[in-house]
Parts: sequence; C-alpha cells; structure tokens
Amino acid sequence: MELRHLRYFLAVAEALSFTKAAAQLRIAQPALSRRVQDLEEEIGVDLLKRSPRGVILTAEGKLFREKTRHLLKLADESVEQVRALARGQYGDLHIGYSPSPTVEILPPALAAFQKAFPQVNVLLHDASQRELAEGLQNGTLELAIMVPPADDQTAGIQFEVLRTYSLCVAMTAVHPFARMKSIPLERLAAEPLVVLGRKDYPEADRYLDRLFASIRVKPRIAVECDSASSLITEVEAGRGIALANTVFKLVAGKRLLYRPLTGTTEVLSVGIARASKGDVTPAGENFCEILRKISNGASGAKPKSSGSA
Amino acid sequence: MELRHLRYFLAVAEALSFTKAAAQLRIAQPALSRRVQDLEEEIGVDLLKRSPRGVILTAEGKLFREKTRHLLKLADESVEQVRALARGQYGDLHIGYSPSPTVEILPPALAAFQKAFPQVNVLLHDASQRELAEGLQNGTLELAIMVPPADDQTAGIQFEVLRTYSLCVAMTAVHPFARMKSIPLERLAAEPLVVLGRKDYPEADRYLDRLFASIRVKPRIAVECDSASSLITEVEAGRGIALANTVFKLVAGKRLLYRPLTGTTEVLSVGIARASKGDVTPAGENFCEILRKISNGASGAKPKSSGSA
DNA sequence: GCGCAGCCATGCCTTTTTGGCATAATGGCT
DNA sequence: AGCCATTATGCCAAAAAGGCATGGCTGCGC
Repeated sequence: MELRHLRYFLAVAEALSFTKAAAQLRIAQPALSRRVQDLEEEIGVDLLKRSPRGVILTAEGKLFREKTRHLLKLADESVEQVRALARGQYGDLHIGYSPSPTVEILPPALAAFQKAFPQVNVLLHDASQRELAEGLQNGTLELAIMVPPADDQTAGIQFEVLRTYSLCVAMTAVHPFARMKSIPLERLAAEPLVVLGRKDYPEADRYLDRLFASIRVKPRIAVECDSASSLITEVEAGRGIALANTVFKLVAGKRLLYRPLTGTTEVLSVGIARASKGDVTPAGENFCEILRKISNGASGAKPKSSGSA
Repeated sequence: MELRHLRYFLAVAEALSFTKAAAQLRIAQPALSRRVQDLEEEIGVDLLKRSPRGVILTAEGKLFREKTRHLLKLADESVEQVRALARGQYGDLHIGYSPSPTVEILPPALAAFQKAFPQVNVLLHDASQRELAEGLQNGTLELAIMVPPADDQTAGIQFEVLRTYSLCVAMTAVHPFARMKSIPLERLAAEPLVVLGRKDYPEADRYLDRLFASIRVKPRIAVECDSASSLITEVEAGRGIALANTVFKLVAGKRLLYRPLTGTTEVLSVGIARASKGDVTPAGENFCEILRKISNGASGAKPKSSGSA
C-alpha cells in the first residue's frame, strides 16, 4: 500500500465517482479504477460499491475514508513541520542570558523574534557566567547572550560582540563623589566597594583586579553580592559604591547616580556566545540575526565583528 | 512522497546505516540510497548526515523519524481496523429487544458475544414492539430480538424464530385456579384479565382476540399494562389473572403460579428481526450466529428455520 | 421495451518508477 | 599513505503506473 493508493481512494470516496475523481487527479479513469482495485485487494475488503450511476461507500469504506483523510493530513503536516524546522520557524530554542547586562537588547529582540517566528518555542534560562558557559559546552544551551566568558571558560566557545558599555561608578545621591564630574581611579581605590561574587562572576573579579593592578593598589571590598540586583540594593543602602557600567542606568536608573571613571577606556561587552562545535539550529541563527539588527538600531556603542576562542 | 519512502527512511534512521537497513528491507543498498535521496530532495531538507562509518540524523531527521514512525503505525492500524470491521470484530452494533420475552436467550448471548468480540461496542435498546419495528425500518436498529411483529408492521422486516414458549395462565397462589392442573379457555373467559396495552403491544391484543374468538367469547379486561413487569405486579396484587407463556417463569418465577391452558397449541415465538433491505454488518451476523447457538443449547422448545415478510 | 447514455472494468501497449549489479568516490583509522 | 567499510553513481532489467480503446452493465427516456 502506498500513499498514492490512499490519495486515489480518498478522491473517489469524496467525489463518489471514478470519472470525476480521475479528472481531478489528472489521470485517466481506467488507471484510477485499477489502483483502487489494487487497494481493495490488498486490504482484502470491499470499500466501494460500484454502480452505473456512480459509487457508494460500504461501511468499511466509510471508516477507511476517515482514516485516510486523517493519515494524508498528518503526512502533509509532518513534511511541513520538518520544512519549518529547517527554516528556523519551528522547534525549541534554549537561550541562556545574564539578566542585567542584556536588559537593553534581549527584551526587544525576543519580542521581535516571537513576532517573526511565533511557532518557535523560546526557552530562556537566566544564569551566572559559569553556568552559561557550562550550558553551552554540554549542549543544554544553544546560545547565550552574555558578557565574554573568562579565559578559563572560553574553551570551545565562540563569542560575537553585540554592544559595549563604558565603565562608570554607581553611588547614592548623598555620596561625596556625587559632586564630581568624573572619578579618578585612585580616589575609587580608597572607597569601600560593593562587587559581584568571585565564584559566580570570575571575570568581573579579574576585571577588577586588572584595573586596580594598573595603579598598583588593592581595592577595598566591602560586600560581595550574587547578582546585579543585590548589588544595586547594597549600593542604594549605602554600604559602598560600585564599579559599574552604563547598562546599569537601564536596570536601576533613578535609584542610583552614575559618574564616569576618569581617563579609562575599559568597556563591558555584551554579545552572543555559542559552542564552537555545537550545531546552532536555523531558529537559533534567526535569533542571532534579530539580535544583530536590534543592537545596530539601538543607542550606545557600536557593535564590532566577531571574535573566537 | 509515498509510504515506501517513509518505510525506507525509517529503516535507515533506525539502523543508522544504509547497508544494514537495505539488508533488513531485502533490497540492494544502492536502491535504498536512491529512494532516501529522492525523499530528501522532495521535502527539500537534509534528514541524514552520511559518513564512511554510517549515518547520523540531523535535527530535522530526528523530527521526521518520529513523525514517520507515528504515520506508519497509524497506517497499519487503519488497515487492521477496517479488516476487523469487515470480519465483525470491530464497530458499533445497535440491537433492540423486548425485555421480558428475551430474558432466557439475550443475556447469555450478549455475554458470549462480548467474550468472542470484545472490540464490538454493543448498544442495547429496549423498546416496545412498535418502536422496535420502527427502529429496524429507519435503520437506527440493525437487529431486534423480539416476538414476531404484528401484521401491519411486518413490511420490510424479516423474522427468524429462535425459541417458542407455550401458553399458560399466571395467577397468585391463592387464586381458585391454583388447584387445577390445567385451565380450560372457557373458564378463563369468565375471569378478570390483566393484559398488555393495545397501543404498544398490538400483536398481543390481536392474539388475545383470536384466541377468544375461537370459542366466540369476549374476554373480561380488568387492567391494561404498558410493560410485562407491570403486568406481573398487577397479577401479584390480585387485580386479575393473565394469559402468559412459559418465559414468565423466568421473569417472575416465585412471585406467581403458572398453569397450562387446556388443549391449546398456541405458542409465543421469540427471534431475530432485521430490515429486509437494511444491511446487517458482519458484527451483526456474528451476533445472530451466537444467538442461534445459545437458543439451540438452552432448555425449552426447538427453534424453527426462518420465515419472512 | 428497446436503445441510448453514462459509468466502471478490461485488454493492450507505453511511460515512469523502482530495483539490481558493478563500480566509483569518500573519509576515518591504522 | 594505504586500507576498509560505507555510501553514491552508471547502466540496464523489472515492475508499477498510466493512457487509449473498448467492452459490459444498468437505469432512463422515448
């Protein structure tokens, strides 16, 4: 039995006429007659009652007509779904992200993506840098929108910069620095600092080390936090000031004040990370395209071209 | 796209090798290779990644493998269901019956049928003679287990006798007739009778008329009932005695006493009625076969062969 | 009631599809 | 670099499907 037989039978069962069905199928009536005979012989059941005025269905024919309708519909849908998957218009898409640094680009990108590809089931996973890198490597994440991973986590990960944010200092409005136009690094070193925890954000930690190493000073760490939102709360509470960057204005705009760091060109990059070996699905590529488009069209620094591990 | 392509693809997708799959399918490897290429070309998506060590599935291939498994399974099941329908092992079976006269044969027949054909969904409809005849004629009933329909309802109905029950008189234990061995018709004519209603049981009414006409007497009708169970209750309550037949012993054995009617050979027939033109499904024929078997093997009078309208 | 019209089946040949065999190409592994 | 297993390709044979002509049936109208 082949789909051809089912298509032919269904045409006859719906037209209730070999002649009409043959015309619709663009084949000659005798050929159609033969194939339906073949089908009936193969399943060993009379499906149709022929008469000189047309055709009527037996009880078995009626049952088989319904089964056949369903089957052919399902076959079409299966092919269409596979095609949609290949075009990136269907399937699951696991995306990891760092919540804070991505606030400017991820929400609009997600909205645009879901509008363009409503059949794709996007599954967002917010996590620390370390967890994102692990997820990419073990394949649970297809893409991650994040800051570049630390050197010991770049193995097998490709990174493409989307946006950069310049460095700044975040503080409360009542802090003495609030009166300054920009903060020299040396003054910062004397202040108690609120920073992100060393375990979950190793690259933030090293970044800090590198920065202060350039002036041969050790920073004063007042509090270690496990997320950007905790950091904001701590600074707001006055336990210290924080080295941050311009995305923070978007996360907690009016709760804190920001001042640039004097004479520093250091920036925070945000971009797309993917496993070098892991396949990115067409849906994933579509998502990247939208991310690039959104990043170009938004405010802030210009995107650069891709780097790698 | 034909089922052949799906079968071939699935074989390759499960064996993860063209060579092995071809062996299982009993065709040569190049032929298999060609058909799978055809399939991929037709749907326009790469389903497999070939390598000199075998084959691996793409993401699209994995999706299509699942769809294909389901589709092929469904196709097999559809054919099997149609075959089962044709063998009378599947489908719905609407059976009408008169509750009282069929107590001896219907329950065991139903039990035997459901054991032999568990996939058939038997739908029992108890109804009056008139309703049964109508049901057969308009096609809502496929078969009815009943007493022969009255003459004005036999049009288009075939009847086949399964069992006959001889005539008797039903009464309470305290009735004077209880001391007699058998009741002459003349004595019966003088007694108040409980009978079945004329509208719903016309043939019972005519039967009564015919019986008493033979001795040129009018019976004394005390109560008309609309069902056999009401009739039993009325007799038990002492409102009259009833002309009944030996099936009643089965319906209400100890509640009443029964005495034969002197010198009468009249009998009540119970059998299978079907529409002359209406198709009886194979399941219906199977049911008839079991009814015949049960009727032969049970107590009571012998079945006769079929009659018609 | 007889022929005609419409419909499906059958016979025969052609076209298309599929299968088989031999063999080339590929790519990892030793 | 050469070997080995695996898949792809060329070519022909076989099978399946299709087309055309025609036969057979049945219901309808004249």
